[in-house]
Amino acid sequence: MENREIARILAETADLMEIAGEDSFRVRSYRLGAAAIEAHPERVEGLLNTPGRAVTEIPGIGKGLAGSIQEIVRTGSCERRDHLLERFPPTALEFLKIQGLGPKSIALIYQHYRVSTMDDLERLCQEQKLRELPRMGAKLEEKVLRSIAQYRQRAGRFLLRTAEQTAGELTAYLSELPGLAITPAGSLRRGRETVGDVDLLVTGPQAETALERFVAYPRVAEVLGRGENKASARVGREGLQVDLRALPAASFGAAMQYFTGSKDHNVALRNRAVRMGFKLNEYGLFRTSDDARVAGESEEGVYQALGLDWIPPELRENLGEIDCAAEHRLPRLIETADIRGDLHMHTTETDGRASLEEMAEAARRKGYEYIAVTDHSKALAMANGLDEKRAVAFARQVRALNRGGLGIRVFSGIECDILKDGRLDLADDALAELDLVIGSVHAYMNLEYAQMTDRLLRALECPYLRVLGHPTGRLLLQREAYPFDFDRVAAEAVQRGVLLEINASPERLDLGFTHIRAAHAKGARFIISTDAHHPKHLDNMRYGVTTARRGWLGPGDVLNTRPLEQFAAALRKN
DNA sequence: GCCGTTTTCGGCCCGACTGTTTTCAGTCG
Repeated sequence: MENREIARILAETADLMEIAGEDSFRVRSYRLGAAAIEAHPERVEGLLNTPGRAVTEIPGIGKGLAGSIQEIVRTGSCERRDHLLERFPPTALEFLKIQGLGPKSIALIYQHYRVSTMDDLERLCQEQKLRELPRMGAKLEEKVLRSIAQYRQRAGRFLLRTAEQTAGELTAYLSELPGLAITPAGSLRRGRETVGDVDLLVTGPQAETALERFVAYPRVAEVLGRGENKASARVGREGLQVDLRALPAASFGAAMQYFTGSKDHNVALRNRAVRMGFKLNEYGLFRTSDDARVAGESEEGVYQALGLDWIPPELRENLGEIDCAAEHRLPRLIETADIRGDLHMHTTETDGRASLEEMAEAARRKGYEYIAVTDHSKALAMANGLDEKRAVAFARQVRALNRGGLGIRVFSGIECDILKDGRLDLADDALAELDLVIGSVHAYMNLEYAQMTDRLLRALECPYLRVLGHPTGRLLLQREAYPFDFDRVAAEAVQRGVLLEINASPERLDLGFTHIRAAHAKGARFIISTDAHHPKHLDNMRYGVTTARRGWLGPGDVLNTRPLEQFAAALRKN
């Protein structure tokens, strides 16, 4: 069992305990325990099976949790969770995702109405039954109804990370068959921020055996179909649908092109083929006159035969890429290897889980030349944010550490809250002491369009602000971007030399590709950064780079591709 | 339930909003 799975069950138990009204500190222990297991670098199951070692070695895990973890690894659940699931249905956990409903309300609603599905909950609101319960009213009913609608909209979609992990596992599992070529296609290959299902293409002498092996994969929860050339299954508890297609080598390139999409890109490409006297489908590119196959073995061959440069999958949205490819004007897109430093991360000084030294060491091992450490400011009380005094002291500590030789240059920075009125959370003289000030919105996200626009414009006026952090505030599959005039804010950022962040956290990917393109057209410059709260989060950089590629960015558009000296000079110029 | 002790018991993060109250519980970040 993977650590992630153990952590999920512990976290779920914590949610159920909270609904049951158990002691909040005990609940907290389960949550912290889950986080500790998830962040633990080695496999906990392996640790359990090693004589002389114990899970209690992991900080946050004591005797009680150690027992539960053993049960979970052995049986997939634990007694405490099973008992709670006798009292509350598993859907209670889903209700927690509805805005406005917390554990107390869910318990109350369940006790009164025994609702067990989202449809039931929706009906209760429509029939105005919620308001009959204490402390609930018409406004809450409306809010819950709105949130249920949003919940349904995102159902069936998954974070890019989830899809990538599942595809990675399956690729490793299937690769045990020799001679097999496996490629993901679809929106996963295009790097979309959320993915509906995973398409995997296989070719080789054992392609048909691969279908058999696929449906026997231990994490397959339900086989949806199985034919000669294609098998579909839901994988894992989340039920992500994976389609595996076996293809002959002669048409592998055409199939890759076809199944990668997007639909709009393919339609445009087929139209081009028809105009040129060809027919394009998943089996190849054929001459209309005599049906002879002109291309199909490789994707490059298909594009080439259509008079096009090969188009990176991230650009295949029919947003001008085909014309550019015809005129050999496709940009050289940024790559993960271009990134020389990470500029947004947290440490134990606020809500990070590793020290400054540990983060610096992890970054050095990734081959970075520099990082900026950007902890939270005081408005974020829950994260123990820095006030002016602590921020300046921390900057001094960073400068001292640089002299000590960390093997990597560390810039002192801050992720400073943009307050409700657009002022920054820390005084100018403190911000002046820091190398890099990122301004971010973390609260009051429900302002009106005009008020939010003014707030961001005002923040840009601060002479020390260098970067606007996760500019739209969206949380993928959880929360919409806050409403504001993006074009105006982006234009103002360009005027004032403020960079826009592409936050690489898989839950954010903010800016997204449409905003990146719009801002790029206005002359905006960017940074790509992970917002890491743990050394392993530094690996999320690739999601940010993928998103930047989807926004047509090259290395020159992104400040943290610069070598150290150039980067430092660019920071000082302000 | 965990942790760290002034070592077996007390502390554990908290401020602010919202909608519902009739003085505040619940949710959120």
